[in-house]
Amino acid sequence: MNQGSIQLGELEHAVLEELWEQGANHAKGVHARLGVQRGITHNTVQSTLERLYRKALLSRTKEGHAYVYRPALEREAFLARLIEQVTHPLADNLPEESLLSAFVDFADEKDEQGLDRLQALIERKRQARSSRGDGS
Amino acid sequence: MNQGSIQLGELEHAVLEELWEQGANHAKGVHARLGVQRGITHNTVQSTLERLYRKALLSRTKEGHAYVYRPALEREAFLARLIEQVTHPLADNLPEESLLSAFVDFADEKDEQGLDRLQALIERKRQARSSRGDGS
DNA sequence: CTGTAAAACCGACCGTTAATCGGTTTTTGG
DNA sequence: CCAAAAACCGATTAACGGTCGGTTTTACAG
Repeated sequence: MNQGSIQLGELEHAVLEELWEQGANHAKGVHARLGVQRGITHNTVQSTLERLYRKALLSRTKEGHAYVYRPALEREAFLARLIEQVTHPLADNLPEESLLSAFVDFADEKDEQGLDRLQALIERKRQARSSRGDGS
Repeated sequence: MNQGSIQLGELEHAVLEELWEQGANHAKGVHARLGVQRGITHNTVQSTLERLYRKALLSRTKEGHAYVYRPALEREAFLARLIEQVTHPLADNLPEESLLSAFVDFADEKDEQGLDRLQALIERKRQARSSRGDGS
């Protein structure tokens, strides 16, 4: 429903992570997996799931007596949206290349092979593209 | 002092943008430039400058009777840190390539020439690196 | 040296949002 | 039809950005 802010709190992150990692689950299961050692109640987990659902980051289906929640986006899609959102307010007044350039720096600093990896991924992407016969 | 959260509010963004765009300035000048049409007081601008300063995103020097504020980071460095921060909570449990891959997708979707540009920037970066005689 | 105007600083309040939970209503399977 | 489980609702707390009024500092002018 709501395509709102994708900037999550720490528990929201953890929950989303859990679902990516371990697959679909209901509130009880998620609570068992990460609510218990945090010493938070079932309800807290439930609310968080709910919030995430309202933000359209999770989908859910009623299965038996409980909702089963699952991530609505793959990690990468989520990351892409996250970068997009957090970056967007800046992008307006931004020299065209700045963002890309910043990311190249980032990739380079973060990791020795960063540039190589990045290049490989670009190559792969191009191939996926051309084999899909996408010229436009 | 505080290397805290780099996720800014809308006015904070605007102020930072203003300083990148127009160069160093004092509170009065910034207020004149963007406080007035927003109908906010000098004080509000001042507080925002202050907050940004405490977050180490601006530096300042006393010049005459007022502080002159200037960005502490270039746009690109800021962007890199922003991406880093917003991404970091996820990065732990993240498959190595995910973030890079997400960004390649992002670059591609955002712009027709995205991949070309990105590649060019990598190339440039490599050259800067090797001409600096940086092997490590 | 002193008074005044400009600027900095302080503290308060509001709105939003995540985290948290207790309590109430709904559902559903036996 | 009843009891247990789950969903749903509301309240509270804690950060944080935005906003401002009021008080203290400060620096230049006379």
